[in-house]
Amino acid sequence: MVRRKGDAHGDDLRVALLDAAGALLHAEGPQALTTRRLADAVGTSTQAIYTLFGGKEGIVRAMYLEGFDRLEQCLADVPTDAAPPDYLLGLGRAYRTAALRSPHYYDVMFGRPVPEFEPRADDVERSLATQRVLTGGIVRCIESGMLRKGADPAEISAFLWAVAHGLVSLELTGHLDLGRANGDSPIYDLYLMASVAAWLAP
Amino acid sequence: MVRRKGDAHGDDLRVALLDAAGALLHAEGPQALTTRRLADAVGTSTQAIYTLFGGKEGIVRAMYLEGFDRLEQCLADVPTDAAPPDYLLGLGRAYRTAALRSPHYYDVMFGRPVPEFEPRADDVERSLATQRVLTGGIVRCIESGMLRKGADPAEISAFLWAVAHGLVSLELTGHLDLGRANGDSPIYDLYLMASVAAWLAP
DNA sequence: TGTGGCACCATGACAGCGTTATAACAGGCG
DNA sequence: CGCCTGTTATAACGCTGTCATGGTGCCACA
Repeated sequence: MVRRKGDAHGDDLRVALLDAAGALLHAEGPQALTTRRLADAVGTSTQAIYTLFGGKEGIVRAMYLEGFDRLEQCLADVPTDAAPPDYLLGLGRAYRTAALRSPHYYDVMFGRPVPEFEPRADDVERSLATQRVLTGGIVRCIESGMLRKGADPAEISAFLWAVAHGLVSLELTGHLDLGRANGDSPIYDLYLMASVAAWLAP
Repeated sequence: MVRRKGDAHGDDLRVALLDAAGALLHAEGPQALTTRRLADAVGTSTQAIYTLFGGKEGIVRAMYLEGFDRLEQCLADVPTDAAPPDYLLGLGRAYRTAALRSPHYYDVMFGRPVPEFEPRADDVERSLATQRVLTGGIVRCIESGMLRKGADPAEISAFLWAVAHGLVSLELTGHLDLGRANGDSPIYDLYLMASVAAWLAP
């Protein structure tokens, strides 16, 4: 096809490809995310994927980074004026909600659904920024007296993240049933609170 | 090639293919696990994969099931004559050790490294049998008085599994550093014990 | 001991994949 | 207007999983 004046170029095409990739991943799973289908979806050729992203790997990397952007936004949207225990619960619920809402993005972030893409050190670095939101919440809980003074916020934060990740990950792969898949789950809440029991102020 | 008298058939070939698949996965990762390379590795043709396993998916399914066999064996090998806290710690450590020792098997069980294979309900059922070993350990801890009488063993067991899985999963994907990757990790042990704090007997 | 039938595997082909060399095109600049 | 640069369409390459075909060894049965 001949390139016409009104065709999408540069950033427009880049965004269109990313959107189409997300839609394809969400609608039909990783199997459907092929360079040809992606190019057809936005009316271009596979070559555009190479000039704009350097290959299929580049598109998935962009989705990986965007996934953390979205997750971080979800965590940041939790109202900070709640009492510390509720705020902590809110963060944990937001994590699960974000994962269940777009499981394929979660898969790209923590699974390896597209073998071509493997996160590099600088990609993983992006995830640490997201964790800092959680660490901030822990700091608040310590300052408010809910958690023990002298506890290490990073240590608790890493653990809480692993707990939420473990629960959600097993739930998504069908290895664990937390009940009420699309809403709040009492047992999930219970687990979240149990995971900080060891650091509760006496 | 003409089939000769000494060639591997049936079960022999089946085992050889499974071994080669494990070796290939371990040595070069999921990318290297192709039907042609697998067939070449054991000196047969790709057709054998279809008569014996029904396709590439079938081989990965067999590895999924064997992965749980191995994990269950590792958990069962933990000496049961230790004091309950140490026994629980032993189970958690065994889980991590098994995962770090053969991360690609772990990947097949809880990740989706080979898009062709997606565990079905009866595959997931196999994982529940493994969890029962852990539940048995929790029961012992309750009976011994370490954990609160009246606590639900299944509830604690599911949580403990999710904790171990979350920690190990994040560690394997590079999102979490637990230190001393190939040996015991003090922070991992701390997390394990913290995760049952809410159920400790008063 | 022969022999027919059958389960199994080697061969080769097919469609589809990611990737890339080539060439044509649009837009910016002199 | 005419060249130059960057981008894209086209077509091909080697690879993948899969399967139709056909030949082969093994087992049951006479």
